[in-house]
Amino acid sequence: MLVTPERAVSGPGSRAERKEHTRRAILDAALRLCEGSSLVALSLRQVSKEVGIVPTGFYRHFESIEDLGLALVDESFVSLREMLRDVRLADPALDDIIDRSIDLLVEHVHAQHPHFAFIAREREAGPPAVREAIGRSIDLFERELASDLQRLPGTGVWSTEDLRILSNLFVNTLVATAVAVLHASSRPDEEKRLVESARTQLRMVLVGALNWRSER
Amino acid sequence: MLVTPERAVSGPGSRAERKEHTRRAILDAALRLCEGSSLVALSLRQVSKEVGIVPTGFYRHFESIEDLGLALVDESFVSLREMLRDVRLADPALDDIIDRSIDLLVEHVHAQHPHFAFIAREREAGPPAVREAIGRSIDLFERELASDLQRLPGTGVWSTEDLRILSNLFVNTLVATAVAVLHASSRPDEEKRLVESARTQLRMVLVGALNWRSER
DNA sequence: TGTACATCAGTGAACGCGCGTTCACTGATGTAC
DNA sequence: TGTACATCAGTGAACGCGCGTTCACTGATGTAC
Repeated sequence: MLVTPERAVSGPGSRAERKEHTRRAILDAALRLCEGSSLVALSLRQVSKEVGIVPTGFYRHFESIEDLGLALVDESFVSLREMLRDVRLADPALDDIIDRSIDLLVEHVHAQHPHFAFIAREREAGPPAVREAIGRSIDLFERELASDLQRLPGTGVWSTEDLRILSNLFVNTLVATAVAVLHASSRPDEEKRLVESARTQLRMVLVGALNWRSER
Repeated sequence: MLVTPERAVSGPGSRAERKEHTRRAILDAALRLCEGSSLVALSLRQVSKEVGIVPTGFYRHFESIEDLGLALVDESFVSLREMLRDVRLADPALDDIIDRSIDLLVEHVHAQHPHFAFIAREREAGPPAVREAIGRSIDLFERELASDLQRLPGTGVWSTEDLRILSNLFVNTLVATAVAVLHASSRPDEEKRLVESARTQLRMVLVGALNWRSER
């Protein structure tokens, strides 16, 4: 009558593990298949075929393609917040923070190419529930960045609203850069140009924010 | 043996006019139907049904949905350049140019809601040819803005590359604002907040650009 | 102006195909005792 | 440890449906003379 004895923790080829393995394969297949198209044009049968299971097997893992999309949004933003955490941990000097952020962004875009591409596409073109989930996550991301900015010297007196506005401008610029880097994949010269451009832009913004504020 | 006498110019219910009318109806139906989804999930049969013609009738006007998409890209950017022209014609005072631009942007987003939404979606999610066409048009738009910026006092000494970088930052911010305004449709308070935010951002950028440059 | 012919926007039947979803199933793995 | 039973990831047949595309067509409009 007692609950789950140690024996119940399953071995390496356990049912739970193999289920997780298939789930992972479905997520990866979906990311692969909807690159250059969109979730809304992806069929459950395409995914199943790619994974090597029968179409009905899909339902053991997700209710629908939209449900799968929500899972992809979740894991995409997990990787994005790891990026933010990396920037935070580095705790670089003020005039170095921009270079450091862009380098980490580019690194993450390379490491998580399909996830970034997924978010860039589906935030506008995905099924409504997916778009809403992405919108909420981006908002959250901006608020976190805003609270990071607050810790920088010279921003202490700014209002929450002002910090959000600045944060939004940074995030927009970083997103645009990430998307451009995605499109420049395997053209290193173009990528270098984009990184230089982003550096200049973020510096302009930072200089502008500090001056504009102090002028009030 | 002589070519097209005056009589050959057809009347108001002419074949050519009625063909154009159907073509227009197809473009509008496609814009309507792929809102909240994407061109890649739009079928020729859906469009034909919405227009009230038989599916095969579609081929009298377009080779494929992708071909239709390219036509939509063209007319979307016609409307965007009219916007740029309007800003140029107004020729406002320097410190007024940002307010004026944002007002015109919002006005155009309202008037051309479906076209803006179409571009925002399809630039990432559309069929490859459509994405390329949008990319080219945005590049062109940025170059035009750059040459407009060059006419502003104080920018004369900047390099072409610097102007492109600043222009790109402006366009990214305007695009992000336009997309946010689209999403805020029928929430006037939210829209007002967005416009205020964009004003602040563009001023920060302008101040930053001028200061950052002069610091070199 | 009247006639004979050409053009062509839109029709409608037919095709093979991939779609999402239902259902009853199999058989390996896990659990209770 | 051994046995009897429960769970459940994956199967496979079947369904009705919307898809893009082909083809031969119709009949109103346009053109030549």
